[in-house]
Amino acid sequence: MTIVLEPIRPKKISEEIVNQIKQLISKGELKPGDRIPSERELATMLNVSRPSVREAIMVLEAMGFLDSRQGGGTFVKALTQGSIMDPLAKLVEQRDPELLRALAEVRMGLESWSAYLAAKRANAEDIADMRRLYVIMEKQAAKGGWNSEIDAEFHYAITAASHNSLQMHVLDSVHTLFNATIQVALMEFYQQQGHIQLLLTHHREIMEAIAARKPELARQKMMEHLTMVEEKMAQLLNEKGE
Amino acid sequence: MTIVLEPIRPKKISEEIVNQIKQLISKGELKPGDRIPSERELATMLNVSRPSVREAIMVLEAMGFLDSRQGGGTFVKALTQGSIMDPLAKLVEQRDPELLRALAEVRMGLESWSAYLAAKRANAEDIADMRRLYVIMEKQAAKGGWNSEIDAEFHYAITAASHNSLQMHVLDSVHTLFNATIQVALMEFYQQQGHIQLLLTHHREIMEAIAARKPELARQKMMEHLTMVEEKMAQLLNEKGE
DNA sequence: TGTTAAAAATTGGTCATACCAAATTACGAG
DNA sequence: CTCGTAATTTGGTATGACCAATTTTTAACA
Repeated sequence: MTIVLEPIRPKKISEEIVNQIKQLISKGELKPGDRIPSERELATMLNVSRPSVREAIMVLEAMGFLDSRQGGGTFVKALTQGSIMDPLAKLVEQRDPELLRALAEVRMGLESWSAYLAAKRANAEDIADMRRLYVIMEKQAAKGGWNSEIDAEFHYAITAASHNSLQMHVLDSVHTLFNATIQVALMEFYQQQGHIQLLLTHHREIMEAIAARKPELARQKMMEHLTMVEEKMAQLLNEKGE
Repeated sequence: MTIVLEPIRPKKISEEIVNQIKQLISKGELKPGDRIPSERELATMLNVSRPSVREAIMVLEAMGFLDSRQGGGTFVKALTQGSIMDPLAKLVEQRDPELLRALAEVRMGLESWSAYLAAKRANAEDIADMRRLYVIMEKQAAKGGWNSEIDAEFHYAITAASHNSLQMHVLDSVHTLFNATIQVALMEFYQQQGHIQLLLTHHREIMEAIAARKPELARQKMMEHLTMVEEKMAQLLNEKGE
């Protein structure tokens, strides 16, 4: 019997802070893209000095949980950015149509799953958030416009309503790739083709299915929506290829 | 045309120090067990402030290269394999039930999507592969056994039949985590509880749905299967928690 | 009224200094 | 030579200050 005993060493304050923040991320209370309080605020909140907070943030940054930008703030990074996406990012960068199609398909699977979960778990706050974003879309659509950021936020709100922190991180990684490649071009394409009203209808149907707590319907509506997106993307790629 | 460009961000001087020390270690000039100069010495040597040196050391400590002891000094650690593990793995390693549940749920979404895609695209070869694995399962089940590796191979074959390289990659990452944490324990649990015949039925139904080209059915059967897996996992975690 | 440019406030990055606590080392008493 | 104690070294924490990049606000302008 070998007894492995943990050396008793006085815990560093920064380690304690690291664990607290790490837990918040794993519990999903800190989502990818969230900005955490400033170093000074954290220091007063935790009743420690700023260097201690700073050291904790440095460690979390080294571990890939956070990302600090001078003057901007410190943000939560998607956990899957490194482990899942690194090898793929370079591939997708090449704009291989086959890979883009595969990406859209993976996204379809993940998002429809998010819609399904959201319909089971969304609370009043989640749904209110979706409605708020939908109203913005509606107004812009009335003027013939479409904002990709609002669109992205809407989809993000759905995943947030799934109340699954890992689902959120995984989908965030896929979304990052999607946005980096074709999202913006796709939006312009929509406007040219006059598909905006159709998009609006799709989003409304998805939202209503979630609000009505109909998981299967929500999933189906999301799939219909993304199937159209995939078709339009294929069309766009064909045009460019010619 | 969307251009993806790397944001130019001013290098932090602590990062510079990290690189220098890391190089010394990789070049062998600093061997495991060596004591590096004190923070104050390094600060004067590099002509920077002590906090900067300190931050660098914290990062290297988080990466597993160094080990600091108050009053003693800072030492070079033996490089182990586990030193550079991705953040997700570290989190899941803690066996947080909430996270494991989230992981199982993400897996459910991905695998049911794989089954759906497989039912649309599987060719004769793919299906033959599934049948081969199923026969092996059947034989082992007849003897009251269950092999987690064969099980994993079967699920892998389904994703392979989706003919989507990204889906395969994402799911593989999730699977790796799942296997590393609870898969093996779960298998033993199945055997004790006598659920083997049920598992066999599940796998057969999934396979037949795919072979029959019924995407929705395949998806549904996969979900039924993994819902059971999730339930059993929750049960297992509860027992251990007591 | 909507847009743009300048200014102010916010926030991370660096530095200097001081003090504390743990570990090591040096030294002296026995 | 041995052991215990004091001095020294070293990492850990705290405070305060200033710089630089960013964001937000404000004000001027078209």
